[in-house]
Amino acid sequence: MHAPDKLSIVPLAHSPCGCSLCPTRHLCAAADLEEDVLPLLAACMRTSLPMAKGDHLYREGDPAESCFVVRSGVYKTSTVSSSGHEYITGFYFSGELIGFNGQRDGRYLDTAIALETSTVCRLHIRDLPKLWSIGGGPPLLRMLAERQDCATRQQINLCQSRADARVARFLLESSKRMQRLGRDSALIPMPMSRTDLANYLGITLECLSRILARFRNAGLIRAERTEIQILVLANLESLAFHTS
Amino acid sequence: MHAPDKLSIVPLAHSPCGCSLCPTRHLCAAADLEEDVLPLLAACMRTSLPMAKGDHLYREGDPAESCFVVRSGVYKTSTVSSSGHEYITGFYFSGELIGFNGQRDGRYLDTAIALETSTVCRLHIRDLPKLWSIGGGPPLLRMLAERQDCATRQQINLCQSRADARVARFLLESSKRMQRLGRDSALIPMPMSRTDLANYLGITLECLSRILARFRNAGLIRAERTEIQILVLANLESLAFHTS
DNA sequence: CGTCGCTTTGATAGCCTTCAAGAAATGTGG
DNA sequence: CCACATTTCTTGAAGGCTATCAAAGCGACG
Repeated sequence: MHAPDKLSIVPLAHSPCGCSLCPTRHLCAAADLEEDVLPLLAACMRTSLPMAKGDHLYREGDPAESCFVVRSGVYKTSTVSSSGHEYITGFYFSGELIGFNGQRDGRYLDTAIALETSTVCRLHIRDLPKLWSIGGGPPLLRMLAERQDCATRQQINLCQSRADARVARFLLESSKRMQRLGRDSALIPMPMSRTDLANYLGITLECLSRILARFRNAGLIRAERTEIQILVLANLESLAFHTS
Repeated sequence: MHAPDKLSIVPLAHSPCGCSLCPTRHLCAAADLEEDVLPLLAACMRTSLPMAKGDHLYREGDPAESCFVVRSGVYKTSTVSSSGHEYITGFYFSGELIGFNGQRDGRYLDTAIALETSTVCRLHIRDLPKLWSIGGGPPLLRMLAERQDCATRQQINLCQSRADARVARFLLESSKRMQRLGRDSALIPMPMSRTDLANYLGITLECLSRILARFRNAGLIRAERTEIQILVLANLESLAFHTS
């Protein structure tokens, strides 16, 4: 199916990533570090060459010696249940940690795929003590907790039975993410297919399509194939938290 | 409402926990450690005095300087949305990590409450380097990844629209947990109220009650107030993964 | 023994899934 | 650059499942 050392297939840049020059260094472990230790951080991380849309970062079951921080682009993770059904478990933007679940038993528990041209910074688990020694401990803990919280918030979102509330919350969540990235918080990129998003939200493709059409007809959003613009934030918020 | 230094209210035992004598030491960070470093581990952790049912381990918003490992009993975590609705986000048995999400921004993101007489081992975040130095790093990473995976599995469970599949998966998940604890995997303790469980599963109290009745009438389980016995595992599994 | 909270059971309405078909977008070869 | 094939997305109609409202058991506790 694929080579067991699949990880080595992700091509790494020959030189260290050079965190000092990274446009997204304020999003990752570098955030809290002094400028003069950034070269030391760069010694712990290696930047990947650009991965194309559809490329695998790692596959479920691969031996897991690293975790990754998204540097640019978007990734999705998915897992296959024992019944053969595929579940989309997350979407990952710049500065977000991915692949840490491999530390449970040394093998990745999900599959990570680039949704567009993307790059990651790779962190070997064996380098964690080094990362810690230069002050990278707290930011790492923060990223771990952030990832944790992201899964919990999605868990809460899925507890909302109403499909329109799930979609509204997804848009609001994405909006906050864009804000954190310093981008337009009203412009939500949609690099994933409708099928993947519906899967992630626990609803059918048709239902998602209908709800987006409803939101569009109500003037709440402007929906295109690859991006959604939020027009009336307040109405989305009332939909998101309307318990009925 | 409550004192800001609420954490100190959790009463700690005067002496270190003595991991060497802990009946559940094979479940936590002590699992991979040699016998002779267990006293060093005990220097990082402090065991709480028994907490009564309903006692708070910490509250949402409390400053977070520690995380905890459940030593005995069961805890639940919950969070309140901006609309005022409460969501149950998890149940925690022996050996499971709790409260780590506080490391995102220094304050706990949820509230943890004992569901029965319970104890925890408290780990100060500032002691993490010490823990690491005695070889506790990998087990800690494993517990973090385990917690992460637990949230992801629940996320997947909630994507299953059918309520009976959610309940079946919850029972199977709990069964595996009991097996990991070395207890009877067919006997699922139910220390939480039906209301809390329904909330956690994203269905209504009435729906949960009906489904348990259906399972009972079909001879799949024997349901009591505080525990459920699995009678026919195979049928529950086919229900859990039946995509329809 | 009575009250109160929790759980179970019943009936109706609304939402989502499913199946089906059409529209739009994407990719490919000439 | 255009025509065509394929995938992806949208729209429609019917049925099933769950939420909601309502009321009755049941058990804990004073």
